[in-house]
Amino acid sequence: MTTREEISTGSSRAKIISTCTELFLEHGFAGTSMSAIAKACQMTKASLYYHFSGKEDLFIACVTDGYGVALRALQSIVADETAAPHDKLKRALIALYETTISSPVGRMSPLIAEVSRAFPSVARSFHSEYIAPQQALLWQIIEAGIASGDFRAVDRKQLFHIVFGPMVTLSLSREMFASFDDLDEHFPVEELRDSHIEVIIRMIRA
Amino acid sequence: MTTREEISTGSSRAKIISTCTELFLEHGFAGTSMSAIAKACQMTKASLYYHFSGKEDLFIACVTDGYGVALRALQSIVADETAAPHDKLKRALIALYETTISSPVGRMSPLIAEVSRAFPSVARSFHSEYIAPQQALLWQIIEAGIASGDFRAVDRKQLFHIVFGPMVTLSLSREMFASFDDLDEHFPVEELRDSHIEVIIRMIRA
DNA sequence: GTCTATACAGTGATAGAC
DNA sequence: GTCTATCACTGTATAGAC
Repeated sequence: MTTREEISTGSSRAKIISTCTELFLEHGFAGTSMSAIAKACQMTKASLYYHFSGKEDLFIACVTDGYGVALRALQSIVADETAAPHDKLKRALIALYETTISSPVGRMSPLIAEVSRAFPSVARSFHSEYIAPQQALLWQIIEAGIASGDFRAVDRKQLFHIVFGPMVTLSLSREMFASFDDLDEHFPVEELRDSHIEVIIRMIRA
Repeated sequence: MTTREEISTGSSRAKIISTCTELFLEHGFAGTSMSAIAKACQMTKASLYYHFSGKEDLFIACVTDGYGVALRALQSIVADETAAPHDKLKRALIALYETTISSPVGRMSPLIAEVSRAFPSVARSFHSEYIAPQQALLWQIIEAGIASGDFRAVDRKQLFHIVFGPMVTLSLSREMFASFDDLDEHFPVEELRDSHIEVIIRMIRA
């Protein structure tokens, strides 16, 4: 399934988006100039304006671009009918860590915060097209577990607070302190992830 | 105890810092111009440059300014010799929520992420003068509880992951989605805080 | 679809009067 | 300690040739 954008203007657009996403992640929205983007893409500013109506449009494309990919991994786990609730939950949490910490969309949260007042529509889209679907998918697993008696009945918002909080903060911390040479020692992803998953499992087990 | 800055140039500096902090929080670092700051402070750019050597210096002052106040609440809780470990922990967590979500320093995390590559020294200062002392203070309570047999022996990093993760993410979310008119319904601070505290207590209780 | 050239408002920062 | 005036530069965005 290819989206309309992917076939309309070919690969130039895709190349700009991926190059540009890196720049935004590294320097922020206001800190990344159209000139810098053009240079990194090895083209002129005028060419950028052929593909995108402006800087805001370009930013929205960068944010939106990864929604599908980021959600797909989770979707396939939810769709798996053979696995037990505990297993599905564990795999879903690992996938969420991967997405939140390593994928562009996940790492873009601080950027959304930066532009949210100037462009509230970006924040709305981020929530309705990424955050909300992600939560809905995870909740499908939880609900099935509750129905089958494997999980305790838990409050949705309170659970999400405990589930997403640590992974998002870990992502933010790793962006904030990216310049530290002992980053992985301060913020070891797998070690923190695994102990976090244990806490969640203990919390929700019936 | 007054710092050297507080007495040297009087109240102009303090006024600039508080006004400027609001602007940075609202528009980000690169998104806030010296002209806008001058206007909000009801003075000219040249006057700003009399008090601060440049925009970066001004930003550092805004971030650094709140360290003391933010840590003081926690310090007084740690210093209390009469309270039991459980009580101290609970009070400390409530104080941390207050600081992380409502104080300027706490809300500045996304900003640090924004400028961290351009000015790694800001990130280092934020970590060594704010994050690390905060963690050290909390850890004093935990250690005392472990020594007295009230708390289980827990891994420091893993505990911090569960403790700070949700509150930082809640702060970030409230910044990201500040434009939502149903913000408090999506992200109700006290409800989420209290259930989070229960999880922590259950997790650490001997 | 990509280029050169350009418009022009806004940027951080400074000099020097008061 | 605050001002006016100005600096050199970069910002986003566009017009029009190829």
